[in-house]
Amino acid sequence: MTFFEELKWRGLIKDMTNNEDFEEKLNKGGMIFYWGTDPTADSLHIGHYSSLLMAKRLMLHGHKPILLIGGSTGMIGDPRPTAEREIIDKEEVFKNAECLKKQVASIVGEDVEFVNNYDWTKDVTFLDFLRDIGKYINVNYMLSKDIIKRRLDTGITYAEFSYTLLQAFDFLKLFESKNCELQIGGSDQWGNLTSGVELIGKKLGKEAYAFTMPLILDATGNKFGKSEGNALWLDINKTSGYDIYQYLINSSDEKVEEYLKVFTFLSREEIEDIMKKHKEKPEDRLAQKTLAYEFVKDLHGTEEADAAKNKSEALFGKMDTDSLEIEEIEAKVGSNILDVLVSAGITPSKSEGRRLVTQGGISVDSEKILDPNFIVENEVVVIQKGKKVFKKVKLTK
RNA sequence: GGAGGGUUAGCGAAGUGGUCAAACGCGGCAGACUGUAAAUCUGUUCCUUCGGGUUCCAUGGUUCAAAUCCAUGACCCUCCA
Repeated sequence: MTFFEELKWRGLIKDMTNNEDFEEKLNKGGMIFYWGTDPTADSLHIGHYSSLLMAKRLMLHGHKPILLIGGSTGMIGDPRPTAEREIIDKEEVFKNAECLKKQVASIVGEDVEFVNNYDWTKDVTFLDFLRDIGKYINVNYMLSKDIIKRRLDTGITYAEFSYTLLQAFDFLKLFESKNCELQIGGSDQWGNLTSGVELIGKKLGKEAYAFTMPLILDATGNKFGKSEGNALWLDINKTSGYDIYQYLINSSDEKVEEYLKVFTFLSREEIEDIMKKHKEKPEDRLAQKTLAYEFVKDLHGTEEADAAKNKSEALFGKMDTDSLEIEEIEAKVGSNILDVLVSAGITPSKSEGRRLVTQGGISVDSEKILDPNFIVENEVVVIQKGKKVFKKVKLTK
C-alpha cells in the first residue's frame, strides 16, 4: 500500500486538486506543505486534531511542515455558513497565536516552521492588494464558492467576502518565498485552498497542490468533539486526558472504525484485527478502548493515557473511587446537597440540582439521593451525576 | 436615495394587549432498557430562601395590565433607484 493509498484507506482525503503528478509527489516525500489556523481561541480543540495528525502523517513520510497562524485572517474571520463572525481584538489574536504555537509544537514536534500571515499582510496597502491580488481573481469565481453562495441571501460583509483572497495571498507568499507547494485543511476550507491554487496558477503560471480532509461527525451527525455541550480542548489544563478518554470510549459501534483510522497511527492490519475481535464480542468494547487509549497516548503521552485508563476502569468496573483526585470546594460540612452540587461545579444552579435530585440523577457515596433537603455530613464525599460524571470533593469545615 | 419586512430561551421557530416563564422541533441533561454503544420510551430544560423574582434587540412612553401598542436608536434582510 502506498502512502497515498493509505490516506485514502483511512478516509482522510475528501477533495484534492486535479494534478497529474500529485499522487506520485505525495508518495515520494519531500514536499513543503502548510496548513493554517486562525487564532480565534487560546487552545485548539479536538476538531483541529485530525489536521494536526495529518501534518504528522505527512511529516513521517518525509514532507516538511509549515504552520500558518492567521494573525490577519483571524482579525477578519472565515465566513461561516450561517452568520457573520464577531470581530476579535488585536491583542487577543496575538495572545492566542502564541498559545497555539506552543501547543502545536508540543503535539506535532519541534520540526514545524511557524509563520504568521500578519507579517506579510500588515504593510500591504489596500491599493496594492487590489492590483496584485484582486486583479487575478474574478468576482464570479468567488461568488460561485459554496460558502459565499450560501451567505448571499442572509448577507455577507465585504470583509468576510474578501477572506478567501487573503488566504489565497498567503499561499502565494509561501509558494514564492518558501517553495511551499501544498496546502491542506478541513473540508470546509476547500474553497479557500482552491483560491490559492487559482491565484498561483494565474499570477505565476505555476502549479500548486491542495487537498482537504473530511469533517469528522459523531453518530448523531453533529460535529465531533463536543462533550456535555462543551468543546474538548487539546490543552490538558482545559480538558483532562480522562475526559477525552471517556468521550472516545463512548463512541458508537458504527463510528469507531472510522475514528480508529483517522485518529490513530495503528496500521491497517492492527485496525482490521481489532475490528474483527470487536465484532465478535462488541460488549467488550475493545475498539472503543483501543481508540481512547491510543488517542490520549498520542496527545498527552503514555503516562496520562494509563492514568485515564485506570481511572476509567476503576470507576466503571469495580466502582473503586480511590483513583479520583480530591477537589476542595467552598461548601461547608453540613451543607445542603444543592449547595454542594453548585459549589463542586456539577450543576450550574440550584434549580438544576433540585431537578436532578428529584429525578434520581444524583448519588452521594453510592447512595441515591432523592431528597433535595439532604444534608452532607461527611467531609469527603464522592458525588455521582448520572452514570458517567464522578467527583470526589472535600468540604470546608 | 425610496419602499417593505425582521430581531423571541443554546439553535430553529410560534405567539400580535391579560389565560405567557412564553406552543412546537432540534440540541442538552436525567430516568428505564443496555455493552460506559446505538435505537426506543419517559421526565426535564431562566433563577429561587418555592413566597416569589427577572426575561422576548436597547432606551423611553401609553395602559390597571406589554413579547404583543407608540416613539427613538442599533443591527439585519428583500425589492426598486
